[in-house]
Amino acid sequence: MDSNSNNTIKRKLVDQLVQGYEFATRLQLLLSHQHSNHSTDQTRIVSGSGSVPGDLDPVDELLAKILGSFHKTISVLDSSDTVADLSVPIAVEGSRNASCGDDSAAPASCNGGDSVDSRKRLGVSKGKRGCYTRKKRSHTWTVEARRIDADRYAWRKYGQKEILNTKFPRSYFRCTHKPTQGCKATKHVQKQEQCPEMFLITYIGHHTCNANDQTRAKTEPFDHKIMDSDNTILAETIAQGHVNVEVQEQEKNISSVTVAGAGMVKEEENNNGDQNKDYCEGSSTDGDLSLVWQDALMFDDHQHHQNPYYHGKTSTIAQQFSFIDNDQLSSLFDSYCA
DNA sequence: ACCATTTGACCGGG
DNA sequence: CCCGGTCAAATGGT
Repeated sequence: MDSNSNNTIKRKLVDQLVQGYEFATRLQLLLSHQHSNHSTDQTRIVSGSGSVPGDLDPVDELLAKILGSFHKTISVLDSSDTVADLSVPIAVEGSRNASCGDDSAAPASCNGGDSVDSRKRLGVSKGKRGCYTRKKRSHTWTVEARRIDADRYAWRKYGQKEILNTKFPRSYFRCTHKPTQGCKATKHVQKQEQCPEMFLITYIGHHTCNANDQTRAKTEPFDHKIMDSDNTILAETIAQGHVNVEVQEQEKNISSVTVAGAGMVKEEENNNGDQNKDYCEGSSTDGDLSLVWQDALMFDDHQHHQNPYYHGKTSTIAQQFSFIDNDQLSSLFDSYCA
């Protein structure tokens, strides 16, 4: 194929799509803002990546569809030299095989299926620890933010590590919905040395869970701009808090720019006791079921002490925006810069 | 009692 | 072998 002309066309298409997507997103935000004036307590869906819970009103639904279309189209364009069919989900390359690490039965090989329920004492069943298949590389991108809950997803911390030559430990989070939906998204967060109030948040993979739809962002009027020079995207959101997040493309990816207005403590709520069971259906029905956020100020210097996490109640809620699914945009920019 | 976090062990890539 | 990433028992909070 003539890769040159191909690229040009692709580029133009992508250009248009990105624009369209952005407009749609803005529209959505505007509308949602209006909405929020009416119904104050409901969180709204933001980027409907296709699946729309039946709870939405027509406008939301329509917007979700529009966004979904852009999303899919972009992803198709993006993911392809070979045009795939539109049913291609959000899943993009990185997460295909290599990422089997989590959702597929990867660990099984280690466990040998002995899912020991009874907790054994340390030392007895050491063998299983750290047993996993390492992901090769899914999409990653890094965000610099003042708040670590700079996104609208619910995360659960699963580890923390001292990193060589760094003052602050790195914390590892995975999507809360991993057990229930097999969502592969993870992130790690590290306090910046030079600027301790800033966190470097690296996202790995994208969310495949849909539970967040209901609880996603509460949209607010905002204004963002994207600059795709140098593989660096700068987004500014003017929400209620001054936020300024810088997203750096790393390894070809990016773009969800998320901002945390004022919130910092998120808490996962187990509305009905077992989040592990099947809450996910609830996401569409249980009104709020909000993913409660749990990230916290754990990175404060005293994290080793007693309650680095604030468990009580979520006092403030992070606000953020995403214009497009990270993977899509990312590779999209990738093709731009290429 | 349940659940999220902590923390040390383990694994695999470089 | 080192180091980053993940697992899972233990711990602590609610």
